[in-house]
Amino acid sequence: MGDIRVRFAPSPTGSLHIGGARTALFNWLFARRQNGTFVLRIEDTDLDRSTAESARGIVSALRWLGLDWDEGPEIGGDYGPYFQSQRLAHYVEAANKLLEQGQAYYCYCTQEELSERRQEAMKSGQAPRYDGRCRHLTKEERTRLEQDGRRPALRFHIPPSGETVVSDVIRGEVAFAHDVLDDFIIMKSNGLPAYNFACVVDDSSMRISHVLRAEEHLSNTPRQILIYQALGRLLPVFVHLPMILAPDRSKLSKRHGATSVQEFQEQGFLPEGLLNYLALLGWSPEGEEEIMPLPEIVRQFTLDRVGKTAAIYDTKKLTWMNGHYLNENVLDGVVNQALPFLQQKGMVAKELSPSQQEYIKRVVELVRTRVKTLAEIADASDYFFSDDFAYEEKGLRKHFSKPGVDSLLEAALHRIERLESFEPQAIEESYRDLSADLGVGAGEIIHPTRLALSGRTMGPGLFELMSVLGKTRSLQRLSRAVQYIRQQA
RNA sequence: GGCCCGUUGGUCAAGCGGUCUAAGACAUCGGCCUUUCACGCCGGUAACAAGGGUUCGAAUCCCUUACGGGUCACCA
Repeated sequence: MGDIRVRFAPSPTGSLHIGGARTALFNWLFARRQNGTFVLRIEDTDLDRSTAESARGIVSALRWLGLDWDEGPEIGGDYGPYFQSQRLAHYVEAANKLLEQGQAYYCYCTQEELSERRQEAMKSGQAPRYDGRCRHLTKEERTRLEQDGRRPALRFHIPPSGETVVSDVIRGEVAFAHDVLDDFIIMKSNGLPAYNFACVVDDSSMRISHVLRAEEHLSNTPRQILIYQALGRLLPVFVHLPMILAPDRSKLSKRHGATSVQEFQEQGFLPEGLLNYLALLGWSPEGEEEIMPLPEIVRQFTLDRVGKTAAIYDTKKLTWMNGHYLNENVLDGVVNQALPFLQQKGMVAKELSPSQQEYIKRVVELVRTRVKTLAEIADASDYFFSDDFAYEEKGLRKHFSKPGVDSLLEAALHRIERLESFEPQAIEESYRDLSADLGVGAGEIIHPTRLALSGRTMGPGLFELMSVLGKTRSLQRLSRAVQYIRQQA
């Protein structure tokens, strides 16, 4: 048994969406678990839709996720190049071989003619298959067609009878009768290979041992197997992963909100959360624990625990899981990840002094326990970075409209003014004392204080909040609130 | 439409002929904790698509139907 080699082979025609990310993840997990090699190959043979920008986007999304590849773009490898557009010689060689063997032939039909016939077939309820009319063109006919300016594509000749059985790790043996397959194009008239051909040529020349890809490719597989056989190459093991569907059970697309990895990143999700969640879509661990850091998933990952039913992704669970990692990850890391979100909202400067960094760290530590994404850290902490905030409507009604709150706040102000230590514990003691001295419940003072300091009715523990905010700012905000209330009255 | 795959609670998902009066997680609903919110903890609601077989016994095997998805491109 040779080495385990798997590959993720996206086409750079858009961003990496979560379905692709999940496929990449499973390939990566399998490679890491089996001590195999994970190859990244860019399938950029569609001239019209492929862009270098998409390729860069996919590469950086994979990097952000932390799915590192052993061979591929930016790092090379022994089986390169890793862009199909640079592998033309391989395809031409294989195509010539098929041509010589009589298993491929030139087809001069134009795309317009083809699609017209397809339409007609559909209309009359027939299967839209290529009729094989160019299969037996004579040399003279071909010359004439070429003189007409037609550039031929190359088609693979499907053996007329029999069937091809796909042996799939997830789905077992799946048979396809040859008469439902038609002669498909392997080299386009522009000289570039078509998917089913390029894919086989590359997988076999790159020594790919296991092909893990989405189930949508299952019905392409008999065609590919026929190519492997015609070329005399060894078959890889096929593993067709269940699809990931949008919440309405349809195929994932842009109109379903965030579906690209980049969008999840921008919404403040962490790679750990996304990866852990994605791993659970189609695969399940043996035990009951679902929160699993990547190394643990690698340790447990086996193909026999991959399911066969399509999954609908659920942002709620993803969010919950993200919240977990937001709290469990090392604080300094989370601070660094949160920084861009704070900066983007103009809450903190690009350049930070050590003391500002320390302040931000304390804020993040306080706030992260009650939010689930990095973006929410920014939402929940604005008042730490600006004195200019409004009092919540609900808070105004509940806490600032009671008679006597102004003096209560004033009393609190005078108490903490005398404090030498501004640690949470010291502040809390003085509040407890005050409430006892005045004979009012602690909540009577605490709630209005929170509103005075943050403008909100909910948030971190009040005494921690005050401590982080600092004595000076706390006093300022308290006295501002007293003034505000008196003005309203 | 042809071919292929699939169908366990709202969602993910365990289950691979008896231990299933069907696990766990998210969500949801109650309760506890608490200065608020969140966390955490405790508890509740909620599922084997339908019908036929096979078998002493089926969520698990077979068939049919229904539903969902995929695919039938000079896209991957």
